[in-house]
Amino acid sequence: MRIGEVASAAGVPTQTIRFYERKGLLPQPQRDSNGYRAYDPAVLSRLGFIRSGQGAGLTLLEISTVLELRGEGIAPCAHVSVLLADKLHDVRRRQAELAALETELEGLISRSDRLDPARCTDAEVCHIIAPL
Amino acid sequence: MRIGEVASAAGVPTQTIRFYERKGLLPQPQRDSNGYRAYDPAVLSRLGFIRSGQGAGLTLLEISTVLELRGEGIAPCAHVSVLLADKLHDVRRRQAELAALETELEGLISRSDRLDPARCTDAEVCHIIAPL
DNA sequence: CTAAACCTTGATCCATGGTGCAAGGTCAAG
DNA sequence: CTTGACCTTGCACCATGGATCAAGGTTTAG
Repeated sequence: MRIGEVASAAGVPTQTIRFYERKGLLPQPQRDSNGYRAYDPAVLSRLGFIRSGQGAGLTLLEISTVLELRGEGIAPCAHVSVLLADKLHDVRRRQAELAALETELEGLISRSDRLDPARCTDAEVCHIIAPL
Repeated sequence: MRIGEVASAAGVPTQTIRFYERKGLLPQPQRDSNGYRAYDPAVLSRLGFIRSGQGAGLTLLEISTVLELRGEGIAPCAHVSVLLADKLHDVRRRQAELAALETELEGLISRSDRLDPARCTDAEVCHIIAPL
């Protein structure tokens, strides 16, 4: 398969495929006599794995560590479990941050309903935004 | 006040102050005869406002639109209310996304406990990560 | 034969919020 | 006079995940 076929089959731009190759997420493919990349269809499942990993919130860098283990013939499952657990932890932390921000915003908005715009002074720029 | 005094009073690096100036968040200050920036202490409340805005999750660009209105002599309160409402909406959307990701990760992790690493094939890279 | 569609490499750019460095000017104390 | 602390400008860099462009080679259809 040439890069264009792989791209349309996987639903990603060709540039993305080259980008993944540069980042080590895809192996260097065979080349035709004219220098064109000649892919084994197996690259499609690799691309699917990358997409699944992204869907699980992993960064391309994290995904590449998984692929690297696999490339060394090591089953990456233990590593993946750690990555997922870390990611879950991270997601929960961000959720807590967003919940706090939500509370902050709700407070500011409810206060803005009670404040008089005419009494907003130049020095404070806007009295809605200020420490609660 | 010179830039270093402003920086230490506000608790930000001098580079950040110049950066804000470039971005239009701070006005071009007066200059001493030697070219040094000479600040009015009012810049401190401006910096405080920027920090409050960031605390409310506004981007520097959004904060600069508020400051611009103020610079034109317009009370920015109505604009700020819109920004905050949009931001709250945004926060809730991201919370929903994170909640979905959390569910996904929990599903993958609970599955990983049941899967046998030895049966993870090369083609799928790691069978933990796959569409649920 | 020619034009479109495909391929190659390498480089640059996007937003976000700064951070760091280089090369030089200024100023006060010792 | 020299040292050190401060200031100036401008440019490059960090992560993230690509997008886009330039300049050229190849292949296929009409």
